[in-house]
Amino acid sequence: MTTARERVVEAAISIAARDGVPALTLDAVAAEAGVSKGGLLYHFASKEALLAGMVESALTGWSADIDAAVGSDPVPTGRAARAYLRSACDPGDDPSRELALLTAAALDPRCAQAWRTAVDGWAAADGPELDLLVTRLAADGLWLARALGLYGLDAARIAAVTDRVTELTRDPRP
Amino acid sequence: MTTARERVVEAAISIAARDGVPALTLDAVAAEAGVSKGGLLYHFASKEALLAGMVESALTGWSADIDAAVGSDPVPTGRAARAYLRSACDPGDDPSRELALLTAAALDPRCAQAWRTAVDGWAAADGPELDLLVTRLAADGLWLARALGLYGLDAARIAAVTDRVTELTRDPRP
DNA sequence: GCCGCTATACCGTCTGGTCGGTATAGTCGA
DNA sequence: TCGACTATACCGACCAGACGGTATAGCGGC
Repeated sequence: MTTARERVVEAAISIAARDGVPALTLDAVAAEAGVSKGGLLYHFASKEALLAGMVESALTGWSADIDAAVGSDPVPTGRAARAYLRSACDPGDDPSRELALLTAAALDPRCAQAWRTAVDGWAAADGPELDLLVTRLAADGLWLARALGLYGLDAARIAAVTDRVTELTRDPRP
Repeated sequence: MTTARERVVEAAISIAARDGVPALTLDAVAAEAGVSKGGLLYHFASKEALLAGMVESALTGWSADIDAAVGSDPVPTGRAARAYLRSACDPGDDPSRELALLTAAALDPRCAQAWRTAVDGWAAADGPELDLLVTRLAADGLWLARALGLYGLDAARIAAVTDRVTELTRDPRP
């Protein structure tokens, strides 16, 4: 059974992805979550707090994905970067949801800070090799391209790019 | 002499970069541009049109930068991708301005469409080589990282990454 | 006089947030 | 066990103000 708080976060992400962030009003979120406005504000004291909750929830999920991918990769060198790359192009993720999260981070400095902290924390697992940073940047670019719909990327092209970039992590140059 | 329209666009970008996109109200833009609200709405019939004008203006500027960089690169292979990469990490650009543009594109589907069209148009100059797409994605990632302040990138690190990625464009794999 | 442009006053709506209230469950002393 | 009291979770009417947009009049050059 899901808690009201979880339903609220899920509703907020859904609305932002489906109707755009400007449509993300407290009333709309409350209605979609099946909660009154008062109930919503009981869990999230302000709209800002709700946005932060959305981003934090997504970040937690990504973190779990990355940890799992790192755990299943037997090669230590560059595996953190590989896991990041793979999670950035997960075909199961809905690009419009990711765009919604990006918008939230772009709008609210506190969300951006949380994002920064998470990403920098993941990157701290890398060695100093330049190619690992290149890998992460390519992953970010891929993620952005998917969110904004750039380059008309299909699944095959994404897979090809991912494979190519993965090579960089096998024997990274300093 | 700058036209009122240009001043309006410039003011809008400045406010969005300095105070955040939520502070981008018609009144604030009009005041900063030294124009009355009526004057502003004469040039941009709606706020949506103003956002579109902001993005279009930035896109036009980037396009000119890229064209110049392409023109000054004697090696045909991959020079479009190299020019894109260089313009993505131009130290002269203010990251908070770029974040403002990104936010505008994330908020308004029409801005996103304009962005897509421009980026895809630039990418159309590339051959089919995979490494050129990787280069563009890394450039996008670098741009995003700068806008959001990820990885604590300084100028030297950016230069190193740029050089490394540039290598990919010299003899790109298919 | 007309037209491109600007200025100001004003309006309706939308939205975040407040506030008083309700229901349920738990605590605890007598 | 019972009654007083408290904490948690939730409700929904209401409000103040911000904001986009309109209406209308003014102004200067041709």
